[in-house]
Amino acid sequence: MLDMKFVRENPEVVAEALRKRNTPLSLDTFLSLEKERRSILAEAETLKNERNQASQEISRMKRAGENADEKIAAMRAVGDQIAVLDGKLREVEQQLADILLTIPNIPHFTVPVGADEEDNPEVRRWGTLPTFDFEAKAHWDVGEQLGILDFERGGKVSGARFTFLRGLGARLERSLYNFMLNMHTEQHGYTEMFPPYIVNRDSMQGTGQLPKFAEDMFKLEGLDYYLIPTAEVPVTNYHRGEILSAKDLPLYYAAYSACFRAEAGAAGRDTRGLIRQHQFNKVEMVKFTLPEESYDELEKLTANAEAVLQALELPYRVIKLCTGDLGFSSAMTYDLEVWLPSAGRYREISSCSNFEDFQARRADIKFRRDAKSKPEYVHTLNGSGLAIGRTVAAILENYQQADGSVVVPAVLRPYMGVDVIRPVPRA
RNA sequence: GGAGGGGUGUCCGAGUGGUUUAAGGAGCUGGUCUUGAAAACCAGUGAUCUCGCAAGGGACCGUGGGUUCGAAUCCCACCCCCUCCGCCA
Repeated sequence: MLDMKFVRENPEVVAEALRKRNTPLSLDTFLSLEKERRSILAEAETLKNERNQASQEISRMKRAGENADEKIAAMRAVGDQIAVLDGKLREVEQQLADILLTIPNIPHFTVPVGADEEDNPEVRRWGTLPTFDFEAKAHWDVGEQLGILDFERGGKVSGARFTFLRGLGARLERSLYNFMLNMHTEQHGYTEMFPPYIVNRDSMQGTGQLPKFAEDMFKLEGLDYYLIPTAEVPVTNYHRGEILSAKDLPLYYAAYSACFRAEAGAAGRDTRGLIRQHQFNKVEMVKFTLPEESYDELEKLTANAEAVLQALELPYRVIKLCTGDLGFSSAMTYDLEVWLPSAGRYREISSCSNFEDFQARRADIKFRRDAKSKPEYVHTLNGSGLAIGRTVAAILENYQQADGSVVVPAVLRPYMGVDVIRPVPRA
């Protein structure tokens, strides 16, 4: 969330940011409530000061054996006034919080202004697009014919957007996240984490999923528990409410987890294949950094995600999200898009964002430059490194052969135990 | 799930209604001493948030309510930790 004082003092900056994001919102209510808040606060605090002084005096009188009944009666009236003011204050603050929690982050000034994903500029491309002397199949066809993807039984056992991986398909999934975690921990300096898959409301609010995007996730019935939509949530909230030491920054964490998404707004989109599942695996990178270093760290984070695609020799491009396509909490985001031959286009496989202090303020994550300095908010970043299901899809499509087999990318062969995935008789 | 114990400032830890708007210790900073360091001693410091141009206020002892002129202290609900029992991958 944004700083209340900042919004108060720079309403035109915030309004402009909201316009650029195509989510215009009037700040008038907020500004008048904020003014009211300070007025009530000042009044209440003056009375509390009076009460505190009187209490000391009553205490003194009682100890001296004097009669304080009159003063106590007077303070009773003051106490009633305070209770009324405190009640009003609570109400106003709740309304302010409700508004503040739904205002998105301000895009970094270098983020291109645009309406939607059509306006996302391409930053760079890597790799050579594969050519096929046969008709390239979609990954769901490749996978089903190899007997390693079973969408039908996924639908029977769970429902739409659930899939079974079998045999070398399951092994491929496991190989990928092992490979990715090894790369990030051994070469990129990340500490491996394995987080809870279920978190509480405070965590969901800390990273920005709540209160605005409740319909996007799975909530446990009757409980204040949510299935994580990404490891970003538990790992970022790992340091919620803490004051870190500057000498420990930056902190790098890499976490494998399953991710659960309701996909409420995606009815009818990507209904086939592994692209959009209710449950998928992902390796996520999360960073906590000094404010002045976060944009350098974003470049490095993005490079770390790219390194995975490069090692797998999958062609991809990097785009920069424009203001209209930028996520709610993000100040700047690079998306990595991998080439999917069957679609004849690039599809998102990683999203790398700098949230600046937006999540840190929500989740109250600070750091101290040295023992005597005041705490400041850290900057948080995260990026997929990578989404596993989409990586499987990309491998099946880019590495498919005329005979229906799929060549295993060289770096995965030690993990897979085979060089080629060939059809096996299916039960 | 049952029974019991506990959550206090950076850490340890005292504190069951009013000289505690949190004792004491450790730590930290400076100094004395010392070739240097350690130790000892002296002094200082002692959380965080918030309102205010400032002076100066207010809040905060797991969280949220409540009682009271006044709450770390009393009441209610919840969360978390520990011990024992039960159950269990």
